[in-house]
Amino acid sequence: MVEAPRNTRQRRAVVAILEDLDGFASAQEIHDILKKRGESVGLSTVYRSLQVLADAAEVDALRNDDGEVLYRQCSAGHHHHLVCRSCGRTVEIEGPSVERWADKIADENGFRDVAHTLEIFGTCASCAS
Amino acid sequence: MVEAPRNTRQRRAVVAILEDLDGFASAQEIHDILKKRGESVGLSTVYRSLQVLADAAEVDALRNDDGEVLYRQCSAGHHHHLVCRSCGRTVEIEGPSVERWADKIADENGFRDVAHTLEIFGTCASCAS
DNA sequence: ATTCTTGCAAACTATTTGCAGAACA
DNA sequence: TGTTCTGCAAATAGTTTGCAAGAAT
Repeated sequence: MVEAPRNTRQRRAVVAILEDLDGFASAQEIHDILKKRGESVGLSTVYRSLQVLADAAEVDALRNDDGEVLYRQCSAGHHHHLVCRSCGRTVEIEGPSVERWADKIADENGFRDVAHTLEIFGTCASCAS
Repeated sequence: MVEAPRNTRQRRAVVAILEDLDGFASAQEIHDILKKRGESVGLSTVYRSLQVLADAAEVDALRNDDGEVLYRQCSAGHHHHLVCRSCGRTVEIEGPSVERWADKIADENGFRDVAHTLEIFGTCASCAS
């Protein structure tokens, strides 16, 4: 059987940040926030914690245009995000029709084991004003 | 008025590769192919050429999960891709319904200047067998 | 006591940039 | 001829990893 990860101060601190945050944040941002709060955690430990969480599907990971990986605590199950490109605030969205459409397109072209990525970006109301 | 880029052997070589290729390729892959063909071009030149082409919207760029940027010569206009995760072969797809759906979702949440990314991945028929 | 985790520094990967010399217009 | 382009090497940015010391079970 698989061992559960140990319950360390560092791991708890990273999870706490993710719970506080509204939107996506990079590993480096999380590391900075921890430093500011005085709950310093090594950068590599932040990376490792996020990897573990992502593997366990407890956080979602996506890559921005700069090649940074952004993490966010998310509800379970397959869904997509509407992300504010200015403040990073995110809204979880579902789109059954999109899922069906993607599967159909893939099937029509003879593709198997289909997966897809979909993110919507925009400027949210409070950032636009 | 904007100057056109100069017509150099290197630039032509990169474009030629993109025309030959079926699917997406990374800058490094393109660099390797050029080396194998004996038409060696410096890696930085490959990167610079691809940047210019991408800025001119003559190629599409997308990032894979490993953080590499992949390039492909594409038809103009907004569209998406169905990509084989094994051989890289791609099919351009359109989805008016998806575009509309994305815009609607964003609007409902008060987001402006909406853009979206959508890629479908799978294993194509010939790679599955 | 044993095993997992941390933190630092060094390693890696993909990409970008400074600069001197070469190539185009 | 005057600029732009190229290629090399060095610099960056984000992320990963080796290893000795520290913490959790």
